[in-house]
Amino acid sequence: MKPSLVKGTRDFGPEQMRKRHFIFDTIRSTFRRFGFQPLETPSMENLTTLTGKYGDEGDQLLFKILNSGEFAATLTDADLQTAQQPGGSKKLIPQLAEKGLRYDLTVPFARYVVMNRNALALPFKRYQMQPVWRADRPQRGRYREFYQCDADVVGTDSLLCEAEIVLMIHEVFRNLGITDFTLKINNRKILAGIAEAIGVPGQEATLSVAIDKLDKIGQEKVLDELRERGFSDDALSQLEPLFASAPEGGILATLERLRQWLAASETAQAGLAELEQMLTLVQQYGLSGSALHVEIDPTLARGLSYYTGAIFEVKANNVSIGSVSGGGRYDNLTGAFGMPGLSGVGISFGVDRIYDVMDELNLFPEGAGQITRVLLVPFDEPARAVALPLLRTLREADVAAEMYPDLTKVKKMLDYANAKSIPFVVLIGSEEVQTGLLSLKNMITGEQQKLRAEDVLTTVSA
RNA sequence: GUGGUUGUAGCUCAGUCGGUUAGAGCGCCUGAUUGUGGUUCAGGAGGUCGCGGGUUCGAGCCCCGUCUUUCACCCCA
Repeated sequence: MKPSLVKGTRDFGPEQMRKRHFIFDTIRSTFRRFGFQPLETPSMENLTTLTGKYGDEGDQLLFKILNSGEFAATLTDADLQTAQQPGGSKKLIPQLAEKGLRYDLTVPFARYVVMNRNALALPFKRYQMQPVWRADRPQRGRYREFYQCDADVVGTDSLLCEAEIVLMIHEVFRNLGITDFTLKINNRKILAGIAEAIGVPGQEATLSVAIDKLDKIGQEKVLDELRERGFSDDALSQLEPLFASAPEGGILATLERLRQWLAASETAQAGLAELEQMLTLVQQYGLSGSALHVEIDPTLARGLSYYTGAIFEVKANNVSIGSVSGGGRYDNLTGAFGMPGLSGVGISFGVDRIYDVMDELNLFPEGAGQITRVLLVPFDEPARAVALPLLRTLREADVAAEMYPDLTKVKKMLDYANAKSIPFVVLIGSEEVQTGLLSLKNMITGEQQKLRAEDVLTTVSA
C-alpha cells in the first residue's frame, strides 16, 4: 500500500512547525495581553449545532461523521430509492450522521456560551486556536483542514471592542513582520443604508454579494449581475457614487462622502457614526497616521449570514492569497441556541494563509522557534561520562542541548550539527578527558577554543 | 458542486515525430581524511514515468477512467 494524504490536508515537518509556532506564539501573546482567556472545544459537534448557521453553501461544506455501529439499520427501501435520486443522498444524512467536524470556531463558542451562561462573567472575552474543517475544493491558500485563531468578546455592545480588534490586528501583523497589509472595514448598516438609498430596502444581501466582487470583475460586470437579479436601471444609476475613486484625504474624506451620499438613510448614518466612533477610540489609544492600515471599503461584504455591525477583513498586499483575517459584529449569534439578545464581536486569523504570505515574502525571522544550541560530541565511553554532567548543566540553564547518541566518526557528528543548524559543538576525546579542557567549536565561524566545562555555559549563552 | 490544468529520482526539472538500456543539477551514501563539518576531488545508490485500463509491432509521449496538484466560478481563513 502506498501511503498518501487526504486531499486538502498537509503534514507539517519540523521546519514548518518552527515557523508555525512563531505565528501561533505571536497571536497568542497578543490575545493574552488584551485580556482574552483560552478556550478549546471538541473537534466534532452535533450536526444540529452546526447546520443552518452558515447558509446552504456552508452546510454543503460540513464534514459529516458516519454514525457508529449499525448505521444503516433503520433505512427503508423507500429511503434507499430516495437516496438514489439526483441530489437525494443528503436527505439520508440525518439518519446516517449525527456528528460533524467543526466548520469554524465562532459557532462552537456560541454553543459554549449558551451552555455556560450562568457561570460566565459578562462581558466574556475568549481566544481559541484550533483546526477547522471544510469540504471545499482545495486551492492555493485554501485547505480542507486549517487553523483559525479567534478572539471574541460577547455580552457588550461597546464600540471599544471593535476598536480593540483594530488594535489587535495591527499588533499581530506588526509583530509577525507583515508591514504591508490593509485592514478593510465596513459596517453592515452602511450596506443596508445603500440598499435603502437606491430604493431597494432589504435587498442588501443580494447587493453585497455582487458589489463584493467589484475589485475582481469590475464595475460593468457588477452592474450586469445586479440587473440580472432584477435591480432597475434607476436604482443602479444611484449606485454611481460607490464606484467613484477614493477621494483624497483618506478615511475622513471617505466617511464624509458616504455621509452625503447616504444622507437619506438613518441606518447608514448610524453605521457611519459607529465607524467614526470606533476610529476615534483607536486614535485616542495612540494608533494613527502611517501606522494605521485602515481603509473604509463600502463594498466589503463578507459572511453576511450573521454579521450585523462592523465587518473586518485583512489582506496582505502584493501576494495573491485571499484574506488572512476576518471578523465582525454579530448581535444575535446565541439566539439560535435559545439565548437571544447577546451581542458579540470577534476576529479570526488564518494561520495557514499567514504562513503562505510570510513564506512567499520571506518574512520569517532567522531564529524563529527553538532549535538546539549545543551539540555534545563524545568520542568514546569515558568522554560520555564527562559530557553528561555538562549536558545537564546546559539544560538546567535553559540552553537547548543534545548529545550525539552513537559513537561514530567525527565527520558524521559534525554533519549532523550542520544539518540541524546547531551553532555550537563541544568535542570531547581522550585529550579533553585528561586535561579537563573541552573543545568548543563555533560552527558558523569555525573557531575552536579550549574551555573548562563551567565556562562552556557562559560562552554559548552569550 | 461546474469547467480547465498538473503529475518523470528525496527536491527542481529535461526527455525531439510514438522507437534500443529514461537523463541533468542539487541533495544523499562511501572514500581521499581512524580527532574536525561547510570547500574540493573520485566513486556509488536511488525510477511501477501518480494509479488502472485501452490503442499500437512498440507508450514517459496517444485515448478513457481515477487520484493528486493547481486555476476560474461559488464561497471563504
